[in-house]
Amino acid sequence: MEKVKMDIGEAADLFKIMGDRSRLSMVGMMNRRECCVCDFTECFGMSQPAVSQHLKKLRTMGLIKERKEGYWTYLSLNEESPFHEMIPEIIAAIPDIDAQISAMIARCSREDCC
Amino acid sequence: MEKVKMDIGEAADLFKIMGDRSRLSMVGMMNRRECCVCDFTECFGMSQPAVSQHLKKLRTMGLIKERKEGYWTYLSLNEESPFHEMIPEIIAAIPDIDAQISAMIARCSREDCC
DNA sequence: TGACCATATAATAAAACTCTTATATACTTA
DNA sequence: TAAGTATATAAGAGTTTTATTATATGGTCA
Repeated sequence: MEKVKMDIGEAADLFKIMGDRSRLSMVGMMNRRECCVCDFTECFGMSQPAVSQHLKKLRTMGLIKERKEGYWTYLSLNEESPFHEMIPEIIAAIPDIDAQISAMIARCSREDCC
Repeated sequence: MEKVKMDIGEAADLFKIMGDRSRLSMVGMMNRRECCVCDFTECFGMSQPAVSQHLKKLRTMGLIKERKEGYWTYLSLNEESPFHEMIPEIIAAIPDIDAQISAMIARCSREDCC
């Protein structure tokens, strides 16, 4: 996080946003690849509005960006964010994040999941 | 945070704990020096039970340790915590944290404050 | 021992958060 | 244009968080 510079209020907001298992998992998935909303609903077994509301928080914080294509909205980490540099460091501190996300996905009952 | 290793749930809990302006300020003060409870109540103008409850969360997370001496309980960052290594990095990402804490202290009306 | 001091805990009220259901929006394709 | 698809927003319920007030605990000192 060497290049990330913020004030106390911003830092608190940022940590609060990251302080949720669902959002952290979403960030972990987006760190692997661009995702669409339905990836989250299917992979994590969450309702579409719940996912949408989590994404809104991440978007409001500027952590993610979106790209529309056909029916879908694709979401990815926003490299322009002043906080972007910390994401890979956080991910690195959760060494099993990929395995854990895969386990969440495996638990999902849908056939066509991810 | 190179040496910090946690799972998604722990990470979410940790960020949630840090995702509060008061607790972040407390951590910032303890990063400078050992503090007693009354330092926080006086410096931040918070009630004693409110401070005590924030400290409990930090303690439960294992981020801080305490030392009793006479009337006072002195609190400091716990270097034994598996998450301890991330504290200086977070502090470094808030370059004005000392100035901001000083400003909070200056706003405090007490004569004998800190 | 008894009064005093710092701190913790309990109870509770207010605010914030997260989910659900219902509905709106906006794009796509027949 | 109309129907269909993905996503967003609104409204509301249930839960969690944070503060407040009141009280308990436990050490200190006269």
